[in-house]
Amino acid sequence: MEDKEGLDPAATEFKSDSSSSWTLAGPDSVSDGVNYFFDRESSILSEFGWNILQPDHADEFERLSELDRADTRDDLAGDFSGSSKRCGVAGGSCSGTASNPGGSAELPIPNPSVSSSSSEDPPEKSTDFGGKQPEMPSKVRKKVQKRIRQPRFAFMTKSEVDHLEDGYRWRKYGQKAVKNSPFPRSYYRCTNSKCTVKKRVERSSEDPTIVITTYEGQHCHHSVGFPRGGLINHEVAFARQFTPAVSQFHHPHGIQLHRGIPPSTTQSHQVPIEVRESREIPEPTSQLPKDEGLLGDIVPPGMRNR
DNA sequence: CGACTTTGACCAGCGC
DNA sequence: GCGCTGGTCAAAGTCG
Repeated sequence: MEDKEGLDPAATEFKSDSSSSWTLAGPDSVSDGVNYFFDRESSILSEFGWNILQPDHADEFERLSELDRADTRDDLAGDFSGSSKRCGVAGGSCSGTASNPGGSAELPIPNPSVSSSSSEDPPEKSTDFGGKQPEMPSKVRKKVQKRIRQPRFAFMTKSEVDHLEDGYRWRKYGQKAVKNSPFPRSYYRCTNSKCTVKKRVERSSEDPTIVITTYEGQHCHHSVGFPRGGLINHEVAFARQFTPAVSQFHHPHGIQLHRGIPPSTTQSHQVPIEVRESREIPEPTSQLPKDEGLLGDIVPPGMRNR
């Protein structure tokens, strides 16, 4: 059932979120492909509560990020408040145990109660949402659970398959029709009982060939293995980013997603857009992860993936 | 038989 | 207060 087989992650886009504060850069300095996304997907991403910023505007992005840190804390609660009711629970487990999930912990959160930063949340309740809490009635659980947003990362992938292989195993737990979109949104949870990472997969209503995958939370375990064929695709790389060890990775200029992927694959192709979550932006520059190999090479905007 | 998907129902947050 | 919407639950069905 999964499209895993046919998956060709060669084309993924990436964005991260936790602040729900995304910025879209202007189209003038990007390639057509990028423009395409910025023009068409911004609305969709906005629904996620994200704004996209082009890599070319990294500097600007950084500035915005700073602003976000200072001004949009409250947005964290606002943007997704209507849609992530139980996310907080999800965050509890892995992130709670993770030393510094998403790297967001480094940022002072004036109002932790509404912050999406899992690290700020007490690991209390339902640390294991994936496994639920059998004892506690769902209603009670819902009351107890405060929505605590996890850092989120999204990929925009031009692909014919919906569910991209990322090295982890996922269990689908829901599907919903999305307003203003003919395509349903699917909800997946990591099958690891101790891991509460979730992801949503949906197609762009504007361009059905584009799949938007949103990760929420961080894996507290290693991937189960590489996708069939032994490819290490970009999504794997990004997924790994969710592990505590590399969760703070951010690159100011984007990410090359092709490493290890046969460039000739046609099923999907990467669209050179990087989307990041402002709150997770660490110190500008010079913080390239040593793990970068996992994440791929940094390539100039417009040159990526072509 | 276990793991996974499907799908309708339920619930909470948000906007009007 | 009410309706809409997104997110999740959980039973039933499917698959290997």
